[in-house]
Amino acid sequence: MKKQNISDAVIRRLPRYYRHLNDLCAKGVVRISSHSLGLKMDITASQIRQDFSCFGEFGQQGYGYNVEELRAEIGHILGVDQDHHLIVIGVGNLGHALIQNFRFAQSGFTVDAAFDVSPQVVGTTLNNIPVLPMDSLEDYVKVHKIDVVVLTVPKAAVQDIVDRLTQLGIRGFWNFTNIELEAKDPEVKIENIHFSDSLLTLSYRIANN
Amino acid sequence: MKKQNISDAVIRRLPRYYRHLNDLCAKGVVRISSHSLGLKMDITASQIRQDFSCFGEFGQQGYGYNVEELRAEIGHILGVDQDHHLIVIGVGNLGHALIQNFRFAQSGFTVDAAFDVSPQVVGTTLNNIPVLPMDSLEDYVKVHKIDVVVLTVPKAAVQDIVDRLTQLGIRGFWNFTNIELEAKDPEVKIENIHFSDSLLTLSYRIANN
DNA sequence: TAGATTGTTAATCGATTAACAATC
DNA sequence: TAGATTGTTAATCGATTAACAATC
Repeated sequence: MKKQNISDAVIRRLPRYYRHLNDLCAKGVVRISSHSLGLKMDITASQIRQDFSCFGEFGQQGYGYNVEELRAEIGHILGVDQDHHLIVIGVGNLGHALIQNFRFAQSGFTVDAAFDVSPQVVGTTLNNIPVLPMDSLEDYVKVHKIDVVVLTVPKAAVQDIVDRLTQLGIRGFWNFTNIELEAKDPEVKIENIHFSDSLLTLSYRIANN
Repeated sequence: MKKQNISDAVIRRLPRYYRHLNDLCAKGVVRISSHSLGLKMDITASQIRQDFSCFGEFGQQGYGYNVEELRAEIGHILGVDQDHHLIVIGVGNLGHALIQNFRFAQSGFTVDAAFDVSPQVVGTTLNNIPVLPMDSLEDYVKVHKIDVVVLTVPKAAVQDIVDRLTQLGIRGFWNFTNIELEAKDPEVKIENIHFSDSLLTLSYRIANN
């Protein structure tokens, strides 16, 4: 293993490997070669071996990879075994949908709480998650160890929230608003779900052949 | 203009350009150089000029780009002026959230209808969009010109829906389920929103410095 | 053992950046 | 005119693919 710099492209492929390996596990497949995994995922065997070799030696010559083992390794690299904790800010339709439907636990996350300004939802629970008032956000973050904050608030509110929480030591944001957040500190990681960028990409593709 | 092959990387940047140009328009900025746009977007001026030059000559030496004009050009390339029509399949929490909150019109899309199996929602309207029974989906698609189908159904149902709609001529799918859809026909474009891939990428980044 | 398949090095390909003549 | 900035060609950089010795 040569611990090189891991490129963004490689990182983006890891969750996809993990997803396919989960599939294979569920199907009871015991071993797989880079060649057949490549066929399934529509990438070259070379790339698969290169990608894995960034992190270690997970295979065996003449055999391939043990699916269960490889799945565990990649899960470990992604941190799914780390019991990360997160909170959701903004319990509108989207925040609601995430809390109700998204399988956070599958990615190793526990949802500790949700926050909102509306008196109508504050005090209720969603999927056993308490909805707390926005006022109490900073105090809450001071006493609980929170790894990631999910941003499902109106976009006007979001940069200010990020600035304040960054100062309190939050290092991960999952942003669903349609703006480009700024994180001064390079330690702070922001991952965006830009619905409109995605739809516009599709729009381009159907418009141009 | 040299009409070369447009790489995936370029296409992915277009919506981001469009977003920033909308910002600039809203702020009343009249002209911008590749250099200052680059500063704002944190990419090189070279890349910006290269990207735009794939599609035409939108600037003027010594001046830069007219913001309003460039915005219109890129909007046109993305197809936002094409009045695309879409339907939403699956009106659970997420489908509901999209119909209620997402500004489809901003990307040039009109939502014509939603479909669901549940008698509880069929017959209602959401944001003036009628919710129709799944049974009527194929008949509906045969008589209405639909460009994109939004997939917010449980993942067990989704590949079958895609296969059937592909046969009826649908060429664009916006997939929110956590599976890798297969489109035999290369004309069929599938754009995925993989929440869990995104969250796992964030997980990796906070776990590894 | 022979066949299969790895991990890794080298070759290729493509994308990003730099440079600069053209020109507003 | 002089300064600024484009569009484009050339140079660089990085990512993907191919090849192959090592070995299970």
